[in-house]
Amino acid sequence: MMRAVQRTFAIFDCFTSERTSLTLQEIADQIKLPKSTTFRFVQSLDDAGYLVRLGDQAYCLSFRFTRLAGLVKSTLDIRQIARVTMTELAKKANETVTLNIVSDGHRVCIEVIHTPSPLMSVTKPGERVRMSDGATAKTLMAYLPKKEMQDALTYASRATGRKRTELAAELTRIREQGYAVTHGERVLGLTAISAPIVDRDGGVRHSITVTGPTVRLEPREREVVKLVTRAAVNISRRLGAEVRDEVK
Amino acid sequence: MMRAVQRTFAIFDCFTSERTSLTLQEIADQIKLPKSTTFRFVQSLDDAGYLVRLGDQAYCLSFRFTRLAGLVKSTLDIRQIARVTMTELAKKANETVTLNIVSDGHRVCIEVIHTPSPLMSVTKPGERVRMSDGATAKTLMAYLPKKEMQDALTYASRATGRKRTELAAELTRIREQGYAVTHGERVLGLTAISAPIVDRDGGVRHSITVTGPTVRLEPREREVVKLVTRAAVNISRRLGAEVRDEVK
DNA sequence: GTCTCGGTTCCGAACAATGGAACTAGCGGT
DNA sequence: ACCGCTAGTTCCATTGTTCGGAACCGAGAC
Repeated sequence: MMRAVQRTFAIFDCFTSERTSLTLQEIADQIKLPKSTTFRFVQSLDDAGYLVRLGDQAYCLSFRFTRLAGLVKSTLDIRQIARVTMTELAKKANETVTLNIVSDGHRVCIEVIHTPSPLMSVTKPGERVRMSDGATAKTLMAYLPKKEMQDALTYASRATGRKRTELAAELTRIREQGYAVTHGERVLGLTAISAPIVDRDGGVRHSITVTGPTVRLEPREREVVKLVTRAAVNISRRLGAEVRDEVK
Repeated sequence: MMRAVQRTFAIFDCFTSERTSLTLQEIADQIKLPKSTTFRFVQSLDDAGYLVRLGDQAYCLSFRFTRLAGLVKSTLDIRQIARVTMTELAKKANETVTLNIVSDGHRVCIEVIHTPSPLMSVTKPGERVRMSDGATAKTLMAYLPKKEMQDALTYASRATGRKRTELAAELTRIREQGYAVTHGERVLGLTAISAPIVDRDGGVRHSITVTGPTVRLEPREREVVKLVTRAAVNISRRLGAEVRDEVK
């Protein structure tokens, strides 16, 4: 990624719902660049009319963004947005990738990218699976609203015969680490690595999952987790979610 | 203005209400850069999640813009947006700068920047002036909706005793050239140079004007016209108007 | 008066960005 | 099956854009 472009966007990202106007100094501190460098960028953004100077004391985003927002294809749905990222992920992971949603108390797959192989996980879009086990289901469950999560826990506990508290703890752990991994939990010999996709409103309604034979995936677990979480962040960003980078 | 930033925004500007998705080639053609260079930019914008790839065939703007649009201070009004640009213009032109609006059949000034001088044009915000003569009034008139323009013409014709057709021709000329200049039309010895500010919806409801003694402004007319029109474009952009650059 | 805190300008060095050319992949015509 | 076309992607040596430390302003507070 080009440095100048990256920096430009880093500046955009300084603005949040809490801080809709910032001084040069604040921006410089936030993006951790010298004032002179930041100044040149901010000046350029200002010249281009993407920023507005208020008095002499602050910059804020201009209505140019409102205009651009109006040009976003309103027909864009998550499947279109996710498809290319999923394809790339499938290639890198060399395994099947699915995009999932919770619908009517079930986990349903709305998109699949298969990576041909003599031994691979096979699914087809539309497939409904019970919400009790598997990394995908658990990821979706982990971010459910309070009440619905209780229902899901009750159901999962009954279906699997495991303690509610134990399941709940597992979900907490998933939220903390930002992904879920299961080995042979739903299908013998199958490993699934799943990460949540954040929506514009901050809610989670989708998850992206890599599924493949445990024999192949277990040794690469750490690597594939990185790929999946990164893909999830990519898609989330495109959906308009506010996702902070951990490291620069 | 930094080149990379400028190019980034040139890419954003390729998207219009008619063309909400574009191929790499189309973008390259539009911004007149080699494909390889364009590719690197588009790739960066894509990585950053500001663009979405549809299939393999097109890019479009992502919902990140929707999010950023939500962070635009909704309280931003044109006076705040225009103030800094006006101050700069006042400095460069070394004359009084006003921001004007049409209200209730009159031209009213909603903001002034004075540049102190022993001889200068003096106005105060809120001042209401009849809509018959002067560059500011004519600029505002020139972009009035059909019906209102007819009323304004009738009024101006009566007030000045000039032919309607003649006045109408003058307004047409103003629209063609994008600015208006008058020498001593409303006030003896006063020259005014005015340009329209375009709103997000493409309508014109404001004009920005430089006013000063004819003796000082007449010799600099060409130069000041440039300054005023440029300032008008700047403000229009910040308001979210779609303004095309004539030359790169 | 000076100190501080914002923004702005300067300038030589460094390396990010450049773009022409070559390569790949997919498609349609013959 | 082959060829040509189009659109996207990678490569690499060269260069000029960008970098950032330091110095400078200008306004307000003390």
